[in-house]
Amino acid sequence: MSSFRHAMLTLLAREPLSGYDMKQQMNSRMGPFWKAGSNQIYPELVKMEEEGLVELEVVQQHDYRPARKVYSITESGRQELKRWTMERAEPETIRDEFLLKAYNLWLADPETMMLRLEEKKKEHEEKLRIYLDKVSELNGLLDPSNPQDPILSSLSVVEFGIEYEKLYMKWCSDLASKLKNRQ
Amino acid sequence: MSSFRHAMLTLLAREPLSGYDMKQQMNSRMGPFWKAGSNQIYPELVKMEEEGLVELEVVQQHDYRPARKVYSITESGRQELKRWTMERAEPETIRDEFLLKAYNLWLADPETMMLRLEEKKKEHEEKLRIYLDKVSELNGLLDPSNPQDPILSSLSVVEFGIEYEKLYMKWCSDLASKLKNRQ
DNA sequence: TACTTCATGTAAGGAGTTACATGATTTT
DNA sequence: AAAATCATGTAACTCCTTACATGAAGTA
Repeated sequence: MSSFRHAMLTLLAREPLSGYDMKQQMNSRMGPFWKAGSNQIYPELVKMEEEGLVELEVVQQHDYRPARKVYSITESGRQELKRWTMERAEPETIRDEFLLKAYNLWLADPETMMLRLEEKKKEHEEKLRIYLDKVSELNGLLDPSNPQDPILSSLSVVEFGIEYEKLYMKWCSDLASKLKNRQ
Repeated sequence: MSSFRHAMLTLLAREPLSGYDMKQQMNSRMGPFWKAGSNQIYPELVKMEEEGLVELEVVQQHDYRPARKVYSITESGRQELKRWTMERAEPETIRDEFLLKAYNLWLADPETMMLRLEEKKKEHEEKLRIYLDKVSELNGLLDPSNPQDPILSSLSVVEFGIEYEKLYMKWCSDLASKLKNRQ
């Protein structure tokens, strides 16, 4: 059920990782598509190992450091991920705090809201930049002879992100100029 | 802190409502921008009344029905909503289950995924239709002489929704045709 | 000197979902 | 005859966030 554990399987289907690595990847590679804290990751990995979805190899490091616990997906985990991937996804709710604030634009000071729109636009401009860099990076890693290269799937998702950021930026600009004309 | 109670104040800033009305509006008027269940709404309204953000008028109805509890925003509630609206909003995470599934496209059956993409596209086509209807409805309610009409803010948010649905549909089509060409 | 990185985790609490309960009336 | 509508709520549970804890090494 929970898509959090499927997000973890998603990462492990591509390469073995430690819990620490997964946290890093969720907050960078998967970009802001999925995030998680260590409190969710570590206990969930223990459960997933008990259920045979992943397996564990403990790698010793320097003495002063906790051993790295590197998890790999099992055949059963891969099957489960494939099954879940092909299942219908429920419709999502956007639930964006800034949009909720925009719904209250009429009762706020126009000058402040102009500022907020500019800040938001810059924030999404920055995300766009990151995604564009990621596309170049992924294109470099792409194996053009393999039509089932996971990189192709990564690219599709990042491309969604790029269009989304562009849309958000345009919406901010348009709304800001409407606000200006209203004054 | 919690934006759930601000979502409720957002609705009450426009008109007095019962908890039941709010649930309806969150699942229609605010469209899929914010959702909530009765378990969240009723206890939160009690707290908000204690804190003086809203006030309550009990309206008797037929005997066989529970009395309608109609809540209005207070001056203090309106101030708080205004303050919150003008505050910076934190960056959001998209967290869309279907995008996560698309990230796993490489390990799934192309035929099934083509079907899923078509279904998703239809789902967003339906949402787009609803938003377009809402725009017509809102344009009818608009008072062109009032530059601070709340309807203008509603329109901006719905317009975001429209562009978002169009983007989603286009992404589904594009990905489906890439999948086709790969086969 | 202070902050960040690596690498594991725990604790506490708030946010959100799904299901249940009441009960006459109205619609299918 | 069955289901939806109005209108309130409660219970149980999962999901998610924030903060805390360890502790040496490397970087600013």
